[in-house]
Amino acid sequence: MLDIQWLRNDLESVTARLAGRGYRLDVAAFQDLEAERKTLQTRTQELQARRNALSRQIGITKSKGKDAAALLAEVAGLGEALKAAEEALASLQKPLADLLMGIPNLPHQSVPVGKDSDDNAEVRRWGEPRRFDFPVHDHVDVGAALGLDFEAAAKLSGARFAVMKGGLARLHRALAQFMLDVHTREHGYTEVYVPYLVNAESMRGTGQLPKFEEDLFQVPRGEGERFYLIPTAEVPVTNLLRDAIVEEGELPFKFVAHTPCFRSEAGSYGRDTRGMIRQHQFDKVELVQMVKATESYRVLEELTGHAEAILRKLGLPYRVIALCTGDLGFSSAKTYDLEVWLPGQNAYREISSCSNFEAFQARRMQARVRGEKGKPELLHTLNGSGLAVGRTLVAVLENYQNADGSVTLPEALRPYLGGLEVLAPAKK
RNA sequence: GGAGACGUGGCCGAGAGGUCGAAGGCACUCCCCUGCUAAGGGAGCAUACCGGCUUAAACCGGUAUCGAGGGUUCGAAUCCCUCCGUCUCCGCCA
Repeated sequence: MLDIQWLRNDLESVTARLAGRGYRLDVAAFQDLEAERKTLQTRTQELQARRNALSRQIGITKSKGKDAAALLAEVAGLGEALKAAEEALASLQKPLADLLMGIPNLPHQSVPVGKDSDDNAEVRRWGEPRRFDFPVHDHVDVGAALGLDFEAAAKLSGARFAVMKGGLARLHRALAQFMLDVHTREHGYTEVYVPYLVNAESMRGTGQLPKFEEDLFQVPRGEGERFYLIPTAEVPVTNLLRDAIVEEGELPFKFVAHTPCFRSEAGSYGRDTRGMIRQHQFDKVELVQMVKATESYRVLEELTGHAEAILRKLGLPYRVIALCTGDLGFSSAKTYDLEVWLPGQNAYREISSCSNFEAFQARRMQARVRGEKGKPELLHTLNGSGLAVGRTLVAVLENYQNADGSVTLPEALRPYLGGLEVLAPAKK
């Protein structure tokens, strides 16, 4: 959520910056609503002030044992007008709030200007894609012999789910353990375990609601109530600080969480239908930081580096992409995507997304720090995948495949697999 | 699932229809005193929003907020209803 003051005081430049990321702000609608809000709010508050003053007088008069009939008569005349004003104001505040909640974040000055993903900028590359002296298979073919079973998953649930068995399931688990250990031991994150079902408030806090409800899975719960399945650990972890005022000395908060993520993938029919690149359910190790406003851009670089460290330790070639203004996510002010090399697709594919949300989420959540002057200031929130576990598994299978159908395991992973060096198809 | 108790500011904790945004304490900020650390005295100190003044801040006036939402009333932290949550006991259970 943007600060409504920015819209009031600086509408022109806000509109221009939003246009840069492809969002057209309905200026006229905003101005109309604002003008009406102003008169209605002023009137309502004046009436309330009048009523409060009279009621106070009644109390004083009665406590002195005098007759308050005249005052009571006067306040009675206020009732209807006050009620009408309050209702009109309330019904106006809803569309105004909806409008505000639907406006995306402003891109940071350092974000490359562009229309779509074609205008994203490559920042750096690491690692050399391996040359193969045999026909390369994608992870679906490599995985099939190792326990990756989409048919079984289709029977159980439908499309966009996977079943993993044996060594492959263990490798999947090992990847998550490995990532958690690196981030907690080497990067200073605190591991957290969080709910996978959250309420609407939490989804609003991080920006998934109200605009992206169709991307979420819901679980009914009583009348008009429902849980939402988290699309990322970002939601529960970031919301830990919702409605909190923390002391400056407690900052920064650095959390890492391993959770499943659930996405409806509505609107992506036909994309990545093969394999486990795009699933309704996938595991992810997520990094979340809450920091002082002045620190957030330094921390974005740091956090991105933490995610990169995993790829380096696994020896997976990747590149870092700065998303352009037009490709930025709704809540983000700046985002780096990490793209891992996938030989099976002969392409770099997203495996991590690291974003600085500045105060956009904190404003929705009212997540604040008590600053030096004692005034609470909004925190800045950041997060990044460190990494998407399923896609990391895909990358390991494809990059480390051997001609005989086995997969050599990256050394960093071996301690998590009892020293195993090669994952080989089970003998028939 | 059954029975009961409770939800107040950064924290603890009073208040039980009226000049209550809320006593007191802790923490914090400023000042004074004190030859270190410690202690003492005074003042300040919730949040959001609106308006005024202003480049802005500070400041001033107002409104709302005592778990959330409704209701009763001229007036609700206080009374009533619904929901959410916490705690205790019983039952059940990974």
